Amino acid sequence: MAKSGRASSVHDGSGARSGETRHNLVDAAITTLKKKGFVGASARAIAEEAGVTQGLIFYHFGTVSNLLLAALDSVSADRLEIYGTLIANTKSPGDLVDAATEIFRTDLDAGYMSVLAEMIAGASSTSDLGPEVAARIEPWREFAKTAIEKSIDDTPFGTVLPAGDLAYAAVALFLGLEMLSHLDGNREPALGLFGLAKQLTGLMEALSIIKRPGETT
Amino acid sequence: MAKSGRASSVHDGSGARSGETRHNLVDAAITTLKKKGFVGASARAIAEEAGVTQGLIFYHFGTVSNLLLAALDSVSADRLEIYGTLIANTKSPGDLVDAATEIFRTDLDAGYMSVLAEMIAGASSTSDLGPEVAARIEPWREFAKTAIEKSIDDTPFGTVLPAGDLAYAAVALFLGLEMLSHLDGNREPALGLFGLAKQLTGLMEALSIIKRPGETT
DNA sequence: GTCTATACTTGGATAGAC
DNA sequence: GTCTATCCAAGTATAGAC
Repeated sequence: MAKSGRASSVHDGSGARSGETRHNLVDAAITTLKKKGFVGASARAIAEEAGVTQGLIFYHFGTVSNLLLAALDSVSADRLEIYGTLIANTKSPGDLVDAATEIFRTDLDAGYMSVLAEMIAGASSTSDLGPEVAARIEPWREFAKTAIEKSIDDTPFGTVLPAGDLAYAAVALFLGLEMLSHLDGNREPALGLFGLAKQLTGLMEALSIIKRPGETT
Repeated sequence: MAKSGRASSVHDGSGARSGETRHNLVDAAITTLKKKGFVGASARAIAEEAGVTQGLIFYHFGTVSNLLLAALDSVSADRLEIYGTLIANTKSPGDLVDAATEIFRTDLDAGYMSVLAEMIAGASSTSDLGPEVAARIEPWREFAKTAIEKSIDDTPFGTVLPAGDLAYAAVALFLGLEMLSHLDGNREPALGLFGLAKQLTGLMEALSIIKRPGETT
């Protein structure tokens, strides 16, 4: 985790003593993506956010796109690690909904998903970083797949529902919810959905379709 | 429908004899959004696509943003009308899945949803057209809500599932699926999901949880 | 490594001729 | 209503001094 986001430095092993500026630029890129979106994340804007000159971006990363990808790497690695511990004890659909709610709320408020969403949105325009961004979504599909498997394995759904397909849907849904919530500045509709999901798992537990957390079969 | 997308013309009732150029510009904006995305949809690019001069855009629409919104209006009105007839006879969850599959496949191939997705993505960057785009999503939520209501009213789910919340989720899911599919240039994972949904409705019909299309209670 | 200065490109928008 | 010409702002990227 410590050495995440070392995507593609132009002068990596040169005389850099600390990589502090590199790190600052990555952080500034993240902040700028959150505040101004993909089209607002220009070299000038990021450099100003970092408090350095615009030219440094090209010295360290070659292109703005490379810096943006490094920023995506950094956020992604951070979040995957944190959320990995969050779903460690996920064993039922109810647990899954709880974890998903927590992840969505945290990500939405802190703007982490916003970084991913902006990059995906931007990639659909600029073309050249499409494959790069696509590759960086893969870990999230894996993450979702694992979480889903862990939570439905002990239920009747475990045999009929393909976790991989559901994971794809989950990533798409998170992405869509983030964009809609961001668009109208209202997170309530999205959060209401997680509440609804929680009710449904509760209902299924009551009907003994699925077991409660901790319950033994 | 005929007079859709008359969003905000600068010189509307002036001496314009036909509005042909206006219309051509709107079509060119749609095409450009599909081909080059939001950031590629510049005044120059759209004008070239339309075969006219760049200055005409500002004469007719004042700003590029206004033209883009007119393009979104045009596509949206077209699609809503067509899909309205498609879901006219939707009466069961199975019907709903069929209609949703058809809509998704058509939209994805023709790039209609791409226009909406690009605008939403772009709006998260440029700020000023955020509310405008948000307002133009509202009809789609209504559309989805109606379709969902029509299909679950006669099922046990009709009483427990809030159609409005589900509609919000459906719009978000369509949006996310479109962006992911567009990103990695592979529509199969998304289409596979609709196949899965169809299987599930079939399973519920077999278990008599929901009725088959045309079946009377 | 970092800064200043600058070259080059593209985009939004306006003025004025036709 | 449409075109040509032009202005101005902002972006990427590079060169060269420190």
